Amino acid sequence: MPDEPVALAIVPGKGMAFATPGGSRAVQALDVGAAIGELTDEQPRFVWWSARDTAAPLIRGGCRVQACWDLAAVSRLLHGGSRDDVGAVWAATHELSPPAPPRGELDLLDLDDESDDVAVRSDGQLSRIWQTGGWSRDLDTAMRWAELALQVQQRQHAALRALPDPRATPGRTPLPVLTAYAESAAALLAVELGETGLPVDRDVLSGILEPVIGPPPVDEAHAAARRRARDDAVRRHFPNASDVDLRNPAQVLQMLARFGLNLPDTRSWRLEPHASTSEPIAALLAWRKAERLSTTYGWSWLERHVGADGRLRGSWTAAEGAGRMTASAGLHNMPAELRPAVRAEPGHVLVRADLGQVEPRVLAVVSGDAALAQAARDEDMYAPVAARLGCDRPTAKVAVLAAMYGQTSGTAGNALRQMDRTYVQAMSYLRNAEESGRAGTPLRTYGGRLLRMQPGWGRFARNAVVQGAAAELFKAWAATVRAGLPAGAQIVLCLHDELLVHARREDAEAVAGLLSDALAATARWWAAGSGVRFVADVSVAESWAAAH
DNA sequence: TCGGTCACGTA
DNA sequence: CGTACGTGACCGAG
Repeated sequence: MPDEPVALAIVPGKGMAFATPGGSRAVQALDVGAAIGELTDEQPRFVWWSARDTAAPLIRGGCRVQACWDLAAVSRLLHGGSRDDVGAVWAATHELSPPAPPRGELDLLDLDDESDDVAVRSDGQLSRIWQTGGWSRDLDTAMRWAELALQVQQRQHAALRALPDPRATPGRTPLPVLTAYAESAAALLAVELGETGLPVDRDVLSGILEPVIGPPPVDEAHAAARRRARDDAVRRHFPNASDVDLRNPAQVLQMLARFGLNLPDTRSWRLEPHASTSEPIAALLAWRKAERLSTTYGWSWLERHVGADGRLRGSWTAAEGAGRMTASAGLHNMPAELRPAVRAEPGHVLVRADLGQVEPRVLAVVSGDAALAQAARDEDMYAPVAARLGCDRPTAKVAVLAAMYGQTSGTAGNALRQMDRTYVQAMSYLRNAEESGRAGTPLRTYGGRLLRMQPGWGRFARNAVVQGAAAELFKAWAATVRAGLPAGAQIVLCLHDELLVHARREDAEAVAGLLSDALAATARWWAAGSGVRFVADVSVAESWAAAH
């Protein structure tokens, strides 16, 4: 693995600057992507302030980055919170209070203390002129910028090494450093995913949408008329309902009451039980479904987010909340009924892999619970858990999930008490997390992510230590997959425990093998010494739906 | 124009 | 059983 860090700063149209522990240099180049490719056969680990700023020109230049260190991503890992602008990253590594968030325009007051040539102010904070692009004046200032990045990287590296390595069998490289590698790769992947997009077949998508929401409206009046017609089809089922606004829950509640149905709210799971016996309720539920499709995933959504090249693009973040990746443009909550429209391009296939029972397996690793780890050697870990608890498999599953998510109602009560006796270490790990959350004390995930807490966040904390660690494993897996993909293959979707790869048809088997092998390789270091097995279901198909 | 609430899709 | 997230429509305050 290329571990030698080389900080990189790119000045578009002029060239780029490199800083290494051994010294700095600058290279004049018009096309930075091509120039990077020519620099060296063996790529270093590139250090940059953030992939979002630095990697985009490389990606567009066709350069395939192998390894990186993303100062913004690692700063959030180390220090928590959401600030990852350059000024905040600098302040966090130097134990300074966070500067005012960057605004669009520089305020004259900010510049009191600054000149173009001074990167670090007398108060130790990073120059706001430099933060907002002043560093790119010429290749000399860019070189200084790369040197500052390298300094921050070295401080981050030291801070990560000072964190505990929680593995049963610690390795040569501490787990928090490995997490930093994976989080950096995920930040790069997030930029790449935003550029690449998810392949969608417009005709298939239209074929799914049209029977439910009608053809694309020609103008606003047309759209309004169709909306009214859809609404009337529901309202005529109910007494005195011709003026009811179906989009207003309060009015729907009243409408249902006049109809003789008194409910605390109008959520569909509450209406569902009445659908089989009541035509009006069934109509209302069908309306809801069509309305959701029409407003959130309808023609305007397609227009806004699907490009002329048939790619659905959103913006991706590498770590939100407990540390999961997020995506906009509906990429993470696309209804299952639309998935047949996610299709490989001609000559290509989609290779899908999803992790099985990942959260309970992760709990076994992070808590160091030997008994739960023993269960996690099984392909289906709920079966051995059920055997130990003396209950059936569905009860065991509910008990394990209730433990991880903080149950409130007593349905799993009996099995939970049994869990307390059987999986002492796992249960106390979760209880300790919940205690921290309730007290508002920050926590760290297994991989080292700082989770800041507000007093009262008990259930959030209980879940975050598992969900966050699972996200770390997932990103390490995704990074390994990304690094091993053949030319022409791309990760096109990350969905918490699922990876979707678009690949040439002739590479399908190789990519499927890669997805499995990468998981085994990742688990070997991530879960070292635990004995926990991680399993992935891998399939190859033309469409996302068919790969299930 | 803004934040809060309801509702609902995914994991 | 519960947590997380993003989206869109509505409400009421400003």
